[in-house]
Amino acid sequence: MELSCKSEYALLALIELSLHYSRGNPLRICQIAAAQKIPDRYLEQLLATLRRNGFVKSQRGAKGGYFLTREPWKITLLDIISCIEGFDAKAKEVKSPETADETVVEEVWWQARLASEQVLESYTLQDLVDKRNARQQMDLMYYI
Amino acid sequence: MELSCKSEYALLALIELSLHYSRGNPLRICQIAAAQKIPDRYLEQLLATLRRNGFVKSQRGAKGGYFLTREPWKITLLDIISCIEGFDAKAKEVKSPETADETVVEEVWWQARLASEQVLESYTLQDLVDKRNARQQMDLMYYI
DNA sequence: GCCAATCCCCGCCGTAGAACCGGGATATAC
DNA sequence: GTATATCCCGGTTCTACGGCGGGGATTGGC
Repeated sequence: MELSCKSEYALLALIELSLHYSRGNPLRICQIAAAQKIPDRYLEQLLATLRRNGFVKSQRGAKGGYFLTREPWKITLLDIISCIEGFDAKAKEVKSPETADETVVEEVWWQARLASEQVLESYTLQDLVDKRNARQQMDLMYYI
Repeated sequence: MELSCKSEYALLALIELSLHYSRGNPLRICQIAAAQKIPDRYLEQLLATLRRNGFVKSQRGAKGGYFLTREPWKITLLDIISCIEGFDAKAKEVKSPETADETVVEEVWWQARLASEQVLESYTLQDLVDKRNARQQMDLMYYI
């Protein structure tokens, strides 16, 4: 129910990668970490998860780093959070409602989760980048 | 994001109390625990939380137990889960989004949470009881 | 008044995950 | 071959969840 640091870090890192998506050169962990104020060693783990799930690719060695595998508008926030929170494959068939009451409760809960997932699914990484740029523009106008 | 045992237990216990709401006599912990297959010592803690937040009243001593303080149709699922999950007072002002990116991420997350909360707010305890009864009726028809 | 039933409160325990930090192995550009 | 990165494995601290047990307080019935 609460946005964990984990998911927030992952989203911020992917936003950063989105900003550099057009350029071909990869971004280093320490660059992302510095730009988004994320502990670098922790970010490394999150990027590893994202890599194993095909969201980013890595290039090892000098001049190495990370880059997105897909266009930012082809990745929804639900994709990312499902991946990072890890409820893609598991927690699906663990359900074994037995009593009538349990079934009803699970059903309503499922509706609630579906509602929030639909919201997350309606946003792509590109949308976040656009919103961010719009906000920066607004802040600038207020500054003047 | 996932329905914790805690919240599910609380909902089931309150459903049980709703079923006996019309009668004046209170329900014992062990009765609720037996009916809903909940570990009784754990249920005791949850009922303590619900009592401290005014959802149930308790009567001590022999012939004691718990009963609802309000009608089942005046208690939404959001009320219950907010109470039991404990994010009523805390985790509200902890928010201190600094960068533009953080702000955008929090904003979208907030939308998602709002969507699920609206669903939970639209259901009352009475609705759950009705759904449960309807389901039992259906199961009975299939049995015949 | 006493006893049994029942809630109340306190602390304990095991497990799991979050959020990190280190160290060494491995791959790559130069 | 060396500097620069990622990769991988493990350890640490803290918090919450799920649950158990003991002892105390309160109440109804005898």
